[in-house]
Amino acid sequence: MEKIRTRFAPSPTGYMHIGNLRTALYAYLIAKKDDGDFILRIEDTDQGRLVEGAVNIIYETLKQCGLKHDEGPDVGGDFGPYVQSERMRSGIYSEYAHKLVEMGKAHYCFCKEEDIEAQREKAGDSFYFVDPCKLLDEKQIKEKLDTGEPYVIRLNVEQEGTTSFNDEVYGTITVENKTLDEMVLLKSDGFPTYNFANVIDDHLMQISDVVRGNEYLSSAPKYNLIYEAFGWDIPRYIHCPPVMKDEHQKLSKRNGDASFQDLLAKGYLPEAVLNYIALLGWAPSEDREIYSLDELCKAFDVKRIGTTGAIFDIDKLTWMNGVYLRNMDLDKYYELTRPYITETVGDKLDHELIANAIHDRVNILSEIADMISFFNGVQPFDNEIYNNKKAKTDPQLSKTILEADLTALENLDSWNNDSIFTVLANKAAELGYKNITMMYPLQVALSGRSVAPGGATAIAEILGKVETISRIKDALSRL
RNA sequence: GGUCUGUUGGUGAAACGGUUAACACAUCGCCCUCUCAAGGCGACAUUCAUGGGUUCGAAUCCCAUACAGAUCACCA
Repeated sequence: MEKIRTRFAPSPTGYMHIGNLRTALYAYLIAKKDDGDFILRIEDTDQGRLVEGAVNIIYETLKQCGLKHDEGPDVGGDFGPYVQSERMRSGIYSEYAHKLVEMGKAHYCFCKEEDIEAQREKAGDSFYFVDPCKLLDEKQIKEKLDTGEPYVIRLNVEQEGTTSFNDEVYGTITVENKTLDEMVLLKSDGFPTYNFANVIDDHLMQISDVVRGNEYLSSAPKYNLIYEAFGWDIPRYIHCPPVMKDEHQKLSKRNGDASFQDLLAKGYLPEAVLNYIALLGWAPSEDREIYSLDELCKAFDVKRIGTTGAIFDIDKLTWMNGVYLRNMDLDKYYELTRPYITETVGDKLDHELIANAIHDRVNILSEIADMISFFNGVQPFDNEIYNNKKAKTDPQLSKTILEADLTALENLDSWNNDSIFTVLANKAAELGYKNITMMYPLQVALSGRSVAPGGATAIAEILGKVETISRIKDALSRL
């Protein structure tokens, strides 16, 4: 079997959006599943849309995701250059277009764009462009060429018959040739059209599997016509269903939808994002959802890519991100959370203890700030929150409880979660309260919140004895 | 409008002619519990867009209809 070679061919127009990244992921998985090559090609022929630094975003994103490319502008390879604008400078597209003319598979067209446009408007929907330039004989063509009349090169398309091709996801697609127009290959400015450049590049780079969005499904037959004209082998096609924002709209950066870097900035992990988007339009054969990139490579199967657009569900991503946070190596978790913790709390408190307290509560890193801000100080709160149904507490009861907590803790020497818990639990038993009744007012006093990470005792441990006593006294003074 | 493609719960989805239509997220209960989480358990589609057909039997095959998306450029 020939070596699998897939490519990711983004235009450097800004942030990496999710649908694009998923296409890259699938292309990568398809290649790596069979030990093939994954190639990065930059399609920067649309100079108007170029964005400064966008190429670096592409490199950076692939790196963060672990989608290592075997060939590309930065790492080189045997099929370069890998930047389309550089390839263009070498004149290959023009060369191949002219070659097709020589082969009688394409022709010069001197029609003016405005004229065709006018015809189209007049004819309306039923318009089909029949190129009068096909009737020109060689002498006439030569004359026009010699006088420097601008021209494009168009592919010759037979109006008879049908062309069909097989897509690995959508199956066999057949279209009638008469619906295919004689597409422009080389524009009058000498630039290739996107479609043409794509075919040339894919062929020269020996791409075996073309992975792309399904918006290309209807134009695929056109691509095939070019391959056939050259007598080249047609690659396998894998058209992926779109990633949607809602039932009607695709996810796109145009709508301001979250890009990959937006997600990272919100505290999502690249691994989790990758894992999640793999499941958008593809389902594993086993009953499981958490996959590392390596595991995805093994489990991935083109046959299980779906055909319908999948709505991007941030809630599920958030859940999955939490799973990654909870399952990861503790040291890595500390390292990841440290900046978020020190940013809101400084480095006076033990950040590992804080990290432990929020370990199974954090889903995305950016939640941390709100979760732990009370360590800096208790915000003024309404004594109303001392009311708790389960603890059966109210402000009045809380006052007596806090006094009991205070005396118990003031005499405590060894200060850690266990010792604090033990002494308070004993006190609770002694006074005939349930633990929750003893703890809840303390939690409120220490955090100013009805809901806080860890528990009252974990918070006390982190705050330290002095601050704990001080906060209890402060709370008592307000009751 | 022509052409192409699609349609299983709020969401991602499984199923490949015979199951009580998996599983996961979300939601709602209960349990656990020093709050909240996490974890455990349970509920949640009499039904697979609709209407016909084929078949002993259909979410699965066929045909229509509806709806949705894509595409019809010297844009990528």
